[in-house]
Amino acid sequence: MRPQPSILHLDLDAFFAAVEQRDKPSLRGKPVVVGGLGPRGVVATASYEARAFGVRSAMRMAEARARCPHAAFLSPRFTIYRRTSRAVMAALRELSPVVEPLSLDEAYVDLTAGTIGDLSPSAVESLARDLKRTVRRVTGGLTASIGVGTSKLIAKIASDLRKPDGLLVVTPGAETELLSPMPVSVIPGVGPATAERLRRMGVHTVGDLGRVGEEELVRALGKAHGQALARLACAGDDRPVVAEREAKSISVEDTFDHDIADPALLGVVIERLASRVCERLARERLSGRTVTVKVRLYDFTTHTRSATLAGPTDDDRVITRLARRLLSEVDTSAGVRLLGVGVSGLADWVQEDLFGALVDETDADAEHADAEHSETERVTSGPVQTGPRWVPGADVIHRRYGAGWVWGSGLGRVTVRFETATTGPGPVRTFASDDPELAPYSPLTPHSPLARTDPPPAG
DNA sequence: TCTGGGGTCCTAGGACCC
DNA sequence: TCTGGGGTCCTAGGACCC
Repeated sequence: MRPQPSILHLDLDAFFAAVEQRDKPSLRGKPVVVGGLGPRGVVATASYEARAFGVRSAMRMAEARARCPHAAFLSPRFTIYRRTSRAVMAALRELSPVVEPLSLDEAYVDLTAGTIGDLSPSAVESLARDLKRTVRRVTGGLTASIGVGTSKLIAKIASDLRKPDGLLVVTPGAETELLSPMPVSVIPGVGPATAERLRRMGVHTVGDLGRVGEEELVRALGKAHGQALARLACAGDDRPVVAEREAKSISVEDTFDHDIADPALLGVVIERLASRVCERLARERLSGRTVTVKVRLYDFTTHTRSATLAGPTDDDRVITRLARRLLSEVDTSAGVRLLGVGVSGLADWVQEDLFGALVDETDADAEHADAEHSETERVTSGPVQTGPRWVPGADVIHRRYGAGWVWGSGLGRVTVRFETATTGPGPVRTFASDDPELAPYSPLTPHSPLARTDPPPAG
């Protein structure tokens, strides 16, 4: 908890629907529902006019249509939303460089990181008023709700309280009084399951929660959740605003209009999904080590199967083959409702020019071709400038460094074949991946492994 | 016509290593 | 050969968020 109300939370009101009303004047003042229009679609965002009829986010589209038949039902246009979102995030960064987007329509700002001198409640309130005007201007008329307080929790709850087009600055010291009468479900992280558990413990409000000991919460909800909740209950929240968080996974999934049981068709679908994931990996210049297949069956039960490669890849063939194998481990004969493919364990390096032919013929390949996940065999290489970061102790595969190293690895060991343009392929050696002998050749080691042209000692 | 799509974080058990 | 503790990695599932 900070001494001043320096954490700002901004939330664009009914964002997707508001953008549609901005771009189509005939929709202004009318109920608008944005979401999936197929037989299994759900509502992403409803305009406030549609909410008056009981339409809510995550509601089945069929029910939304029943409640509000005269609404406009639209498919989301993410490209447009992203563009509008970028304009808002840029406006926030004018206030302070420390901006943490939570989604396209929401972000935290740490005002202490900016150039604002006066962070008194009244000064912050007038700053927030200006910000709302700025948002209106850069978005072409969208409204935002803003909450400001001494912590993320307070700022977020404050922005919710005055929606839409709201503004609330919670003065330091007033936090507990504000929170205690509120239902526990206002705390982000307390969803239906946690709320029900707490209800059975006799906990209904944040005030009730504050009277329960941390030990009891940990016993009921697990260590991390229990401890976090115990702290939040007394408004003790010092979580920092974190700008530029890196993605941890990338995934793509599709719910089918009708369940699919045909294995051949499922095979085609999984390949398409894998290709889409690979396109995104390539676009974002990432590779990943772990491939996960998600299967939602006809009865909504959901299963995942995952496997981890010896090293990161963005190779469509490798990921597709693995995805197919993982799918085959699930009984899909009764019908599949949703299929998804994801990649995690991301590394920020890129596949550039292939010299797969060279790599494929090395002894390094033969040496671990029988490793558990031989899918990594064909993973490729790149020029030094965009090469992988080699982290000692981590696995790296088939990479060329400097004048010509090829690195291979499998499951905790690194197989290295050294070669240069003049001497050709050298001997193959296998090291434990954290072998200090390799350290001088790591790109992380100062004074340039990349500049070295002499091979490490041949074993 | 029950229940989207893209994420994050946590837990728990087992493997494996020292 | 047995026992055991700690750490890390992997996998599957679940809660939760927008």
